[in-house]
Amino acid sequence: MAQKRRKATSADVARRAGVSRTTVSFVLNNVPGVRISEETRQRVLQAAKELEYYPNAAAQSLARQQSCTLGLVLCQPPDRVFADAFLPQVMRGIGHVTEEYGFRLLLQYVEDVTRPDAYIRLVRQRHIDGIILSGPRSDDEQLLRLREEEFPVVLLGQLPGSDIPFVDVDNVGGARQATEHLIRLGYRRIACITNAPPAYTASQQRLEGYRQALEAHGLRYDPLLVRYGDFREESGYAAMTSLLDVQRPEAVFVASDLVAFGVLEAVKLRGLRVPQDIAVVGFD
Amino acid sequence: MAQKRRKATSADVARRAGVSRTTVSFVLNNVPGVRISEETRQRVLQAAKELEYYPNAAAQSLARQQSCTLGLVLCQPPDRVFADAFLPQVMRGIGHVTEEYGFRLLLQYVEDVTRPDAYIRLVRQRHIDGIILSGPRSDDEQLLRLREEEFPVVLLGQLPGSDIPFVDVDNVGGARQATEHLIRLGYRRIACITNAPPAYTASQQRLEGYRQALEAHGLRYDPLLVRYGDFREESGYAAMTSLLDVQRPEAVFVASDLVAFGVLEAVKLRGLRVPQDIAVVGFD
DNA sequence: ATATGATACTAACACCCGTTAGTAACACGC
DNA sequence: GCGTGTTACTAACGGGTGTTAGTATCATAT
Repeated sequence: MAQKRRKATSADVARRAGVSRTTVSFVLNNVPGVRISEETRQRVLQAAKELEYYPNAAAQSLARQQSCTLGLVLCQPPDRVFADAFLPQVMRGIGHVTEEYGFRLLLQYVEDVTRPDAYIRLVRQRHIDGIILSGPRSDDEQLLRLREEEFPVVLLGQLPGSDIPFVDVDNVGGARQATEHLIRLGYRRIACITNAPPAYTASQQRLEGYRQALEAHGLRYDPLLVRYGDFREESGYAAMTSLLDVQRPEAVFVASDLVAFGVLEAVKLRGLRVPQDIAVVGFD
Repeated sequence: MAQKRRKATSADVARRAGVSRTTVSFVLNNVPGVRISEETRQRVLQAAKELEYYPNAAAQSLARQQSCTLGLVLCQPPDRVFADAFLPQVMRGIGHVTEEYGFRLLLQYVEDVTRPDAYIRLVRQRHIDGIILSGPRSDDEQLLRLREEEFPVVLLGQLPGSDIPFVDVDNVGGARQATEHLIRLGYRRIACITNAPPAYTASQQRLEGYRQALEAHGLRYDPLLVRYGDFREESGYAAMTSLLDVQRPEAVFVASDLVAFGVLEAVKLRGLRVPQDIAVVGFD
C-alpha cells in the first residue's frame, strides 16, 4: 500500500530486471535497429508488468519533443449550436482515428472568436502537435501565422480562399443520397430548400448533390423548385410557403434539419400532412 | 526566420534579462513569498515578451508533478447517440470551467465499455489529474480501483450504489421549470410522459419535478395523466395515443425530446394541432 | 564593531524519459 | 597475434521547468 503511492519509473524496472535504463527503453519502445537478447527482453517485460510500470507522459513528451496530442478547437458561436447537430459524431470519429494512431485529443472551446489566444497557447506551449479547427475565420491572423510556420492545421469546414487543408462533410454526396431516397420512393416533382444563402460553400454543394441526383435519374432540374434558407427555422417556413404559393411539389429535400422544422410548420399550417400530401427529407 | 525555428526557453529569457533562470520562474509564476524588486520583475517580463517565451508544457508537467489536464471520458454506446443530444452543451460547459481554472480538457471515447484500458492509461501515464466519466458501469473494476487510490473522479450521470461524487442534469429543476411554463400559460390538465421507465433515476426525478410544479401551483397530481417512455420515439407515440384514448389533456410535458417526436406524431395523426388543440413541451 | 535580520537573488537538484556514442566480450579469418 | 566485425549492452547527455537551500549585500540594532 505504501509503495503504491510511489509510481514505478523506468529506473525501477531497470533495477529489477538487472539491466540499464537504456535497455528498458529499448525493449519497451521496440526500438528498431537494436538487438536485445530474447532472454533480457523477457526479463524487462516481466519486471515492467510486475511493477505496473507506465512511462510518464510528460517525460516522454519532453524527451521526444512531441506531445502525441491533437487539438480539436471549436470556434462555433453558441447560437449556432443546433447547426452542428452532427458535430458529436464528427468528434467521435476524430477521437477514434487519433486513438488509432496513438494520439490523444485535446478539446478547446473558443468562445470569443476574435481572441483566439487560448488555442494559440496550446501550440506555443507545445501542448499539441497539430490542430483540427472548426469554424475558422479568414481574419484569424494567428492562424495564418501558424500556417506560415508550417504548423500542421486541418480545418473542419472550408475557409474560402485559403490553401489550408480541410475536411468537410460530404455535402454533395449526402444531398444526393437524400434526394435519391425520395426518387426511389417514387416522387418526381422534388423541390429543394437549402440550408444557407448561395454564398455559402456548403449550400452550393448540397444544391449540387440535389441536382446530380435528379439528373442521374432522368429528372429535370427546375430552378423554380429551389429556395434558399439562411440557417434559421423561420427561413424554412418562408421558403416552404413560397413554394406552396407557386406550385405544390410532391416532395422536398431540405438541406438543414433546423430549417426543416420551419418547413414542417408551413406544411402543417396549410393543412397538409407529411408524408401523405408532401414528403420531406432533411440533411444532417 | 532562422531563430524562429528555435523556441525560446526560460534560460534565454534569463540571459536576456541578466538574471538567473530561477528568478524568471519566480516572476512568471508569481511565486508567493518571494520578493523580487519591481525593476527586475519588469526586466524579466519585458524579455519574455520580446522573445515570445511560452513555458514548455511537458517540462512544466514534469516538474510540477501534475498535468493540469482533465480527462473527459465518454462511454456512451453509439446507438444512444441521440439520447445525449444535450451532451455538446454539457461538454462546452465543462470546457469553460476547466479553462477558467487553467486546466485543459482531454477527450477520450471508449467504444468497448468492457475494456476501459484506454482511459486507465491516461491516468497511469499521468496524462490527466482527474476524470469526468460519462456513462459509468458498476462493473468497472478499474474505476473502483482508481477510487480506492483516491484518484479524483466525477461521474456524469449517476451510478447507483456508489459513493463517487457525480454531477447530473438538474432533472427535478428542469422538469419543474418546463411544467411551470405550461402552468403559466394557463393550462391546468397537464399530462406527463417520461423519458424512460421508472427504474431510471432520471425518469423518477423528472417526474418528481413535474409533480412539484403541479403542487406548487395548487394542481392535483393525477397518476392517470402519467405515462412512461423508454428513450425511443415509438414509445412517445404509444404513450400519447394511450393518453388521448383515455382523456385528452390540455398540455403534455414530455421528459425527452426524442420521445416528444413520437408524441407529436401521435397528436398529428389524431388530426389535432400543436399548440392550438394541445400544448407540448419537451425536456433537453 | 559586531550580531541580527531583511532583501534580492542564485546554484544545484529533481522530475523521467529518449537517444547518441561508445565499450566489453566474443567469433572469425589469415 | 592482429585486425575486423558482430552482438549485447551501458554511460552520459539533453530536453525545460519548478523548487529548496543557500549566499551576498545592505540596513538596523546593541
